[in-house]
Formats: sequence, C-alpha cells, structure tokens
Amino acid sequence: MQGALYYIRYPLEAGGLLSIATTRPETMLGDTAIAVHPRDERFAHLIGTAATLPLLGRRLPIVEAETVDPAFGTGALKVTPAHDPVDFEIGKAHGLESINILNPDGTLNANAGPFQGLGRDAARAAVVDRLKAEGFLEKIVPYGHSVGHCDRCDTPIEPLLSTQWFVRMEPLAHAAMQAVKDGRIQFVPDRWTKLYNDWLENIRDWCISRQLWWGHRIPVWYGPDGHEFVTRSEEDAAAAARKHYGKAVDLRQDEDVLDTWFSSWLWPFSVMGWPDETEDLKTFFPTSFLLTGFDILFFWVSRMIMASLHFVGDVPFRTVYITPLVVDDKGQKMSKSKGNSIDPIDLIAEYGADALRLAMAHTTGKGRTVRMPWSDLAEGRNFLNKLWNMSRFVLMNLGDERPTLPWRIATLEDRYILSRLSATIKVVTDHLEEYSFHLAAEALYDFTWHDVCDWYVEMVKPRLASGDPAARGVLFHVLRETTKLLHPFVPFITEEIWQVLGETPSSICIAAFPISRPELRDANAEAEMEILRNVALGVRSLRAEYNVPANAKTHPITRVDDESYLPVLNANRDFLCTATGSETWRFEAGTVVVDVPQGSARKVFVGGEDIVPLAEHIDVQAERTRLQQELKETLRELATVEAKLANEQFLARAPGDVVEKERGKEDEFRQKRDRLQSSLASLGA
RNA sequence: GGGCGAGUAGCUCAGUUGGGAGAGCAUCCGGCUUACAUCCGGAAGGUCGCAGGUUCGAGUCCUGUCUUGCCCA
Repeated sequence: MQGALYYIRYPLEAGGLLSIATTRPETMLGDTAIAVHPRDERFAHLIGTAATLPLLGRRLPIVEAETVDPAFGTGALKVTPAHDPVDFEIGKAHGLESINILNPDGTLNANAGPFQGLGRDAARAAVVDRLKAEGFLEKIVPYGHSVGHCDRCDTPIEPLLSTQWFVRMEPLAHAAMQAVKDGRIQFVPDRWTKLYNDWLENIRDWCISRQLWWGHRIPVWYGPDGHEFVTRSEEDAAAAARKHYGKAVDLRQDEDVLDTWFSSWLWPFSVMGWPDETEDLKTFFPTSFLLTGFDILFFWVSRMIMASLHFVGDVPFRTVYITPLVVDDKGQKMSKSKGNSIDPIDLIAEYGADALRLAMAHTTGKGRTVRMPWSDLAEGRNFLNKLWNMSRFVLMNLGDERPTLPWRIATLEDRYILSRLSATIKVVTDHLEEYSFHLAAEALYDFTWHDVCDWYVEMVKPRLASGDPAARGVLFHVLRETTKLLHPFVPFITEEIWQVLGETPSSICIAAFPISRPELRDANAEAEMEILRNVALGVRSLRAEYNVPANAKTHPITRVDDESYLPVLNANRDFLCTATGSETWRFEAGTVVVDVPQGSARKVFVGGEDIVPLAEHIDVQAERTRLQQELKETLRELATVEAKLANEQFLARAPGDVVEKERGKEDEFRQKRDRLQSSLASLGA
C-alpha cells in the first residue's frame, strides 16, 4: 500500500521537541504515552520524563517497551492503546489510559475534541493542517506500508478498542496436545504434527464475539446495572437475575453472535445427538478418519479435538489426513473474495465427476499445494473413455454370458494378465493403506490402459473370435476385478458398468474389494511377455524409422539368446505378425543368424535381436550411423559398469545382490556390444 | 523475524529405508488396423536450482546459498 509517513513534533516537558513518525496522524488524538526501546541510547535519558500532546495538551509519559522498533521512523513510538494492538499491550504493561476516539461508524467522537464528527479522511486532513499551522509537523515522506484491508470492500482497517467475549484456551489446548502426543490421534503426513503442536503451545484465547447480522446470539444477559449473567437460556438468566437483584428485572442479551467455528467445533458429536447418549453417538463417535485441508487445521480440526475431549471425554477421530490445497494458475490460494476460485460444478460439466475425482486423487502426492491439475482432468476424461470402450468390447464378446474363471490357465496372455492383476491388487491395496492415493491411482491407470487394453485385449482377440470359453472367462474376470479396484476413484462409471454387467451384489459400492491371490502370480509369464513385447517393439521401431508404409508387410527374423523362449515365440507368431504388420516370422536361438538377407535392419534388445529385411527401404549409410550411435551408447554404459566392478571398494562394501546385479548388467551390455558389432560387420562396414 | 513447503524433459508433476533418470500433456513423424481419433504406432527431449560435504556409490542423506509459495509474529 502506498501511503505516507508523517513526522510529528512532540514538545518535551524538559524542553525541546521529540519527533515521531506515524502513518495514521489522526490517531495522535488518542495518544496516552510515548514509548522507546529500552536499549536505545538516543532516548535513554527521556525514560521516566513526559511530553505534551500537540493540539490537545494531554500529558504523555515516556515509557520503555521491547516491542518498539528503533529502526522505524525516528525510533520513538506514539502509543495509542485504543487503536493499535501493539500499543494496547504497551498500555496494559504501563497502566496507561485507553482513549477511544472513534464512533462505531468510523467518525471521530467527543474524545477528539475540536475534530469530533469528522470522518477518517477528513480528520486526517484537518489534523495535518492544524499540526502544520501550529508548527508541529516536521515533514511528510512517501511510504509503502501494509495496513490491513478488508477482504470484501478493500477499506483500510482501523483497530478499535471494544469489549468482546473470549474462551480461555490453555486447559483445552493442553489436553488436545496430549491426545496427539500419546498417539490417540495421528496426522498424515506426519509433518503437520509439528505445526499443530506449535500452535497449541502458543495458544491465545479465542475471541468468539462476532458483529454480524445473523447467527447464534451470545448467551450473556445484562442487568440494568450491567451485571452479567452467563446461562444456557433466557429463562435461566431471568432466574439468576431474580436471585441476584431480589426481584424481576429487564435483561438485555448481548447483541453479538458467536463465531461460526464455535458451533463447528461441536460438530463431531452434536450431529450424533449429543448431549443425549444416543445410539448414533455410541456407534459413530469417535470415528476413524478425517480428511481435510491444512487451511482449517487451527480453525476447525484442533478445535474439534478440544471440544470432543472436553465435552465427551474422547478424541473425535483417530487419523487426520491432510490433503494438499488446490491453488490457481499463479500459485495463489483460491477465495471467493479474490474471485479466483473455480466452481467444481463447471469442471464436472466439462470433464465429468469421475474425471475430477480421479484427477484429485492423482494430485494428492504433490506437496502442500498443487496447481489446478488441468491436464490431469483431460487425462482422467480420456481414461474413462478408454475404460468405457474396453467394457463395451468385453460385453460385445460376452453377449448374455457371464463366464467363470477357467480352472486351467494355459495361454501366455491369460497367465500374464492374471499375474499382473494380482500384483496390481496388492500394490493398490498397499498404497491405499498408507494413504498414497496418487500411487494407487497411477498403478491402476497403467494396469488398465497398458496391461489390459494395449496388450492383453489385443492378444486375446483371435481366441475370442474363435469362441474360446477360457478367453471369455479370463477377460470377464479381469474386467470385473478392475472395475471394483477402480470404484473408489471413479464411482459413477464403475457403478454403471456394474449395472450393465448385472453383477451381484446389487451395487458395486457394497461389493467386496478384490483380494490379491499370490497363487496367480507368475514370474515366468511376466518374463516371457517381456521378451514378446521387446520382439514386437523392435520391429515396430524399425518400421517407423525406415518409413515402411503401413500396408507393406515385413518378414522379420528374431534371434534369442535362450532357446527356452522359442516355444512362446512360435505360439504367438500370429499375434506378433498382427501387432507389427508382418507376414512371416522366423525364430532362432543361438549366437548368430547365418543367412541374413542383404539390406536388413537390426534392433538389439535385452535377450535377443530383431532382424528385418528392408532392402527396398533401407539406407545402408543411415543404418550404419544408427547402429554406431547405439554402439556408442552401449559402450558408455558398459564402461560405467566395468568401472564399478573394477573398483575394489565397491566390491568390498556394496551388498552382494547389488554386485551380482552389476555383473548381470555387464554381461548384458557385452552381448549387446557384440551383436551391434557383428551387425555393423554384416553391413560391410 | 520465526516455521513449513516447492525448485527433476517445453508445461504440470511422480520418483517409499542411497544402487541402471519416469508419467501425462505439449512437440515431431506415421496411421480412421472391425472397443476406442477423448484413439493406435513410433521418435525426440533432462549438468535432477547452485556450491560444498558424507559414501564404493547421492535426484534421494548433511551444511550453506539463491529463487518461489504458504502459515505465524
């Protein structure tokens, strides 16, 4: 805020003038003292003496206060206890009078003497004019300051001394801290515990008076002489007053209302029927889990804990999960008064409720604040489209049939997908149990899109076309289990799918969450699938690199190091051909392929290599460059590993399995190097 | 002034006791292949803010520093 510093001269009783700077010159009318820092040598001799307030002539004692900043203005502070919180504290410490110069409407009152009735701005101008005229104004300098402004109307806030009701917090805070200390309540992530404790240790009494138009009136009644009756009801107050005065009197209820949080802190038990000992209260208090944002950790969470401990004698919940806060694109907290908030309804209209929920789940790992995850929303929407289409595909193939999982799981793709499903259930369950929602969501996204849709569904298509019942059984099982796993993240679409499937129970929300079946884990199937995938990726990659037209058929040769992979490759020849636009495919095991056609491109992968005859597409020079590039990279990787293994310190100190892993890598890279070199040789390099 | 976060691919961010840098989007190339163009296939892109330290080994631990955000005073 751009404002000004006004330097006002205060005449000292001992003679001379003391200059003091202020941003609000009109408040001098309420001054009752001058304060200086106790160790400020410039003013040490003045402590205990007094000055005279210009214009009004009030006597101002000069006192000392630690809170005075010697570097601000002239180093001396005018003390206005009724209109500044810091000054109020100084006034309390020195028993100063608090002189309120403001009416509730912001105009000056009788204490302002000749300036009575003026508004703030007019008063400032008038006071400055008079000071100037009488020689008390030294100078005015421009000054940027941070006076508080009203959130709603941007008016500068004028502190005003008034009487308010407070709740003494210390005993409540102590119990609340204890509940976290002894583990009855746990914060997730744990770092919030410290903030919670810091706040409670420095707790201040809670002002519960609010000057608002509506709300619960504060339960305080005043007698004709101002005597206070704090009771539960107006009748109780009347009875208390009769007893006090010995006769019935007119009572006046305090006009202020309670802070909204004063009812909110009762929420955990008041909604259960408290103070009656209801069944709900017995059943649902305390509850296990609270999910909330850190911005109300003090306002609400800690107060719910205090109120529950005080009124019911137990904690309201066991685990408090603190989510990150979604902020706007500039990193600023959203608020209605700032106008930068986003209406979730609009997001739902554009992306759908499930996409919004999934996007939010996906953001929860991202620190304390997270920007509005726009790309996650689109990603979520696309994912749901994918899920929906996958379900359509399954239903299209099932018709009215709802097959069971076959007893014997024979094919690679079935073994693979059931193994991955089982692994995914475990991973998702583990992540959910430790509140890593984003990791659970990511694991499910990858499994559904890549494992199920990209590979399993594509591989199983021929068997579906030929009516294989085992394929239908596995496919249906995978869809049903995946749907249940996804339900917490995308409840609406999964319920819809559930209904279309006609599954029991009648709603997916009461279906049991999937349980991982370790007996379906199949490391061999996953390893074989990895090889198969590498074989396909190699050919796809070469086709793209050499711009082979989409409709042109390739005739790859694949060599694998380990002949035990040959049966799998032969069994999946048709799939590999479909997946890569190939017509024939030869598989070999061993170290070298003898009859490589002229003009073949090669792709080396872990465990083997693809050789694709591309005579009409190949550019020998380009292929040589590409292979040399890859060789260079492989040699670099090999050198790193070899250096590691040559390091005696590494061999001596690293754990055995790590060393073994490095040896395996060394082996891999050497084989890859050899293959690349022989490929280059075969190009006639 | 105190406390707590964040700085990793163009963007938004993952990366769980330290052990071969990842995703989505955007970009580039090629495809309407009978569930899906909100899609499919391929590619390119990073001295993990900076400087030290611990360690056989640091995006990951420690110290300092810069930038930025929030809370408290």
